[in-house]
Amino acid sequence: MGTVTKALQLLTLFSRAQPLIGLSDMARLAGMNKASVHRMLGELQAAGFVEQVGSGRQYRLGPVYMRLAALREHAVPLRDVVGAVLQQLCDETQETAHFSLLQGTQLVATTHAYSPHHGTRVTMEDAQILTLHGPSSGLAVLAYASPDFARAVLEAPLPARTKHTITNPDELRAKLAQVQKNGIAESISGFEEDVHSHAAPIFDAQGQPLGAIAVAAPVARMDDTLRQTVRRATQEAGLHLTRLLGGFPPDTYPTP
Amino acid sequence: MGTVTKALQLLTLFSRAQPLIGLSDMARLAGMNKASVHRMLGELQAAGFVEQVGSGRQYRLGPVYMRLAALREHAVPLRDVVGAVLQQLCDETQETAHFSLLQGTQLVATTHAYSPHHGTRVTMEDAQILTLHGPSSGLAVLAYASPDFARAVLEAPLPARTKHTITNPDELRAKLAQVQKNGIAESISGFEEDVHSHAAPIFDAQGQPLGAIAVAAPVARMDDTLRQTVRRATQEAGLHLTRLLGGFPPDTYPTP
DNA sequence: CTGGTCGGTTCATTATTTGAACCATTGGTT
DNA sequence: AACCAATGGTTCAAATAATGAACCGACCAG
Repeated sequence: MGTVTKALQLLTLFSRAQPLIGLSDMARLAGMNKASVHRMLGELQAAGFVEQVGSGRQYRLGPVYMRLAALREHAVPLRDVVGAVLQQLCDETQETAHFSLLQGTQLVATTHAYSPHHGTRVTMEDAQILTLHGPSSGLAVLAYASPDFARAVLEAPLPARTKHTITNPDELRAKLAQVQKNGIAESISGFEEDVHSHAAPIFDAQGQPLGAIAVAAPVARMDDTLRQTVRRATQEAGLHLTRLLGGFPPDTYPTP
Repeated sequence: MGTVTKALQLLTLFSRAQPLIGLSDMARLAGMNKASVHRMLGELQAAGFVEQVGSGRQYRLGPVYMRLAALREHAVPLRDVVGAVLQQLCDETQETAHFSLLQGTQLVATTHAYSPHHGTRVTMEDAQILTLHGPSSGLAVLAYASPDFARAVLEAPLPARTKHTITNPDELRAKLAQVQKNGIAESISGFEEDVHSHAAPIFDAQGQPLGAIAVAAPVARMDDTLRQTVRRATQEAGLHLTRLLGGFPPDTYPTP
């Protein structure tokens, strides 16, 4: 392993739970010699990738990330990142994948990817509006939204888009508990007739859901094999996208 | 120079104007051997700090910065604190307020607030780079930086951004003495044509300047009344922000 | 005062980095 | 088509930087 890789590895040791790390701790965590870690931290510090806090002499992430993150965002706008993840998810499952953003108490489906593999597929309108209680994307967001927000949504009228839409608040709460347990939401014809969809929430830098990534298939095509593939791939894609956007799942989110 | 430093130096070559850089270009820009640059980019890429774009095989900044910037922000929530102070300063003066951080021998404008009061206003790019000798923010920082640092900056070439930029070191020293006397820096078209700005330094826990807070107005709108308001409000905001960030002004800093 | 931390330093040994020269491709010019 | 000058990428002996056990002084708890 090259020296540069080892030095960069040190940066990945920082986390929300551990934003400050001391020299000895870091050497232990990285499985490296203290002297090496010290020299590397010195170089990282000189470049602004890490800085030392006054008391305790511990290290934390430095100021360069503001600038580099802004440049990254300029070079690769969100849309592209989301698009790439959707494309891969779509290739993997060979069904329609889409991403939606929370806006108020609705979701807006901003991006989608179609698979050319089947003649029939679920299609999406541009900027399609999704409710929070019908489609799997909505359930995924609702399950991880703040309790206040979720209560407000459940107390408002819950229109039935199809005859399978769950409109009973208690029934919905049970469904959400199930989502929280699995980390993934499932909806069979809850929003569109004949659509069977799975969705994973996407989290922001505060651990709050900002939207969802979903795979939607025709009900007729959903069997056990496809269901397993979709569930795994969707959850993985959700975690991946969350990380790419600089967010992180809350502690309550189950690990796949 | 250590290998890690050299590798990190590569990352600073990316900019808004040059978000994609090829291998040979980068070797030239960094003044390093192509083979070395290639190996380093390989390591940076494996760690996600850099990635290769499909066609042309050029490199650009990778996806890790979103995450690291979010962690940095969590550890040091500058943005929130700064944003609130800027908003107030902006409301008070009804002109564009911005905050910039010292990084090396440059300032990076990280945050800004616009006033909706006037149809014309000074606008800022995200992560805009400011020199230390042109804009008022730079003068404010330079006036309170360590003598060694200030000398190094004044001895380096001083590019003129406008025909009003002060590039004579002696003239600059006189200007800095004036800043030290008033505790606030003023620049008329020194960095951008038609921009009249005032800035106050922000100090860290060691009493060293870490950045500046500034108000920028169109030259045409600056009259005596506005000037008085801006000077008072900017200096107050600077002291306030310094305190909020846990720093303190040095003994030489004049009390308003 | 003792023993266990901590951050930081030293220096002979060791392993990695370095760079000139080398491919294989590509794209423009004659 | 031949040529040239780029490009990204690779090779390997020589040069250089990284390594890590042992060490320091400071701090803290018992």
